[in-house]
Amino acid sequence: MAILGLLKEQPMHGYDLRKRLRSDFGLLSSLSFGSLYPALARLETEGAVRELHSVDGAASDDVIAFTGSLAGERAAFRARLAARTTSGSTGGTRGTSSRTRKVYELTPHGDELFTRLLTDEQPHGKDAKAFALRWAFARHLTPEARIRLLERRRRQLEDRLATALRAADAGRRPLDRFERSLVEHSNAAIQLDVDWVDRLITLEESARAAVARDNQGRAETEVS
Amino acid sequence: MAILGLLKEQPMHGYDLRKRLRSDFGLLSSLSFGSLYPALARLETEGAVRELHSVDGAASDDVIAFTGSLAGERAAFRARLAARTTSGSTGGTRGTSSRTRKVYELTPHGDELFTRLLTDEQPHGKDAKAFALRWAFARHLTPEARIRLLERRRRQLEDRLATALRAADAGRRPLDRFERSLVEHSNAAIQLDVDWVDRLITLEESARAAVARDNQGRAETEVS
DNA sequence: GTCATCATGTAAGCCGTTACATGATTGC
DNA sequence: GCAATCATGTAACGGCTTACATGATGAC
Repeated sequence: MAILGLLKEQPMHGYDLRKRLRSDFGLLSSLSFGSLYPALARLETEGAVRELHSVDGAASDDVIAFTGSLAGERAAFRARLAARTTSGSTGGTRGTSSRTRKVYELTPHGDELFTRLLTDEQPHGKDAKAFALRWAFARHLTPEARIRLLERRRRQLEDRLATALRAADAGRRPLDRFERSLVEHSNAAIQLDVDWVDRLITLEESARAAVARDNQGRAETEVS
Repeated sequence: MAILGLLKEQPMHGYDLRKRLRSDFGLLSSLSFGSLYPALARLETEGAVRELHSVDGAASDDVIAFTGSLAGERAAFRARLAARTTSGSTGGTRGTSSRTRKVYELTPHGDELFTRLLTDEQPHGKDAKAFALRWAFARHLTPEARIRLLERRRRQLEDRLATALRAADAGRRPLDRFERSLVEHSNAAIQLDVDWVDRLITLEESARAAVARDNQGRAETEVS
């Protein structure tokens, strides 16, 4: 989903994708090539992403990508493309210029898949990362979907708080001061999350209200 | 390490071990049997834990009876002892035959291993769980080791904060309000951790100072 | 021409989960 | 006796990291 989201923003090759994934959100900061490239390959066979060829014209080369058999040929093609792109780009000192890289772009199917993953209302992992990843792409959600996402997250957090408090209640042996500090801090951290989500919900709802007012105003203007 | 720590506290069998691991610290809340039992088996072959045998009826209830019904515990234990004592010719070795509970206890070697894992000053995973797990067992650490642990954690957190701030500084494309809120909240959460650790350090140092004063006082008393 | 970096991939292995299989005990 | 729970294990599988293999490109 993160790959799809980044490619939706702009076509990219694996190496850069990894850099972005590691820096942008701290979330997937430890993603390795050993998992990225297979994931990309899988997404390509699924038809969610495809190699980007035609930077400017040159549509006749498309056939090569679908045969997939002639690795050498394809490498040569990539090299040619790289040369062309290099000559075309700004020849500055810094290398945004191409080497032998496979630049991927999102297909319409991949876009659809991304939206499905993003808006999926199902349990989705229940952990903090699943939410953070979705929130990082919240601009692709409707205001209503954003609020649903936030409220789902809020419920999860409150469940966890309730569970923690219930566990503390349920007698069991007394905790020593270390365990106690751990539990208290854990609850404080959850509470920080809850407060944050609450603020976001407030923000989103007022934003939605503003949009509604705006639409209303526009409609009235049109009527008049 | 968590298994060893719990067994150090009191002998237990796998099923209960899992319940404790899931409830006590939220840390290993999703631990499954599929990983617990193999881990126990490995620890047993390593000689870190062993099956507990020598129990005389009355004492066994105190040790094991914190879960379920008393009658059940006793009956199960008797069944197991019976199976052991009557297994003259056929079932003397471990088999797939008799499946009742196996109560494990820590061996001296296991105790040593636990201490080694707990005090290991090496990088140890760098994540929050590694620290929380160690802090949960902090009562087994010397005051000095506790402070070292806390300061190591503090350094990790500050590194992460510094990295996050540096990444934010390093130009890159402007973040939208969702990404921005994510980053800000992430930093706030780290800051909460730092403050907590700072409070703990203060506490531990004053505790250590108190102990030192106490020892000093005792020494002077002895001299006089 | 050679070294660091960019760039893509494969293979081995770790660690943990889910699903399955088995059996004992208790409550009704 | 029968279902629910307790209790222990094995097998399949998935995801991710590490380590390895390969090659292109740019700087000096």
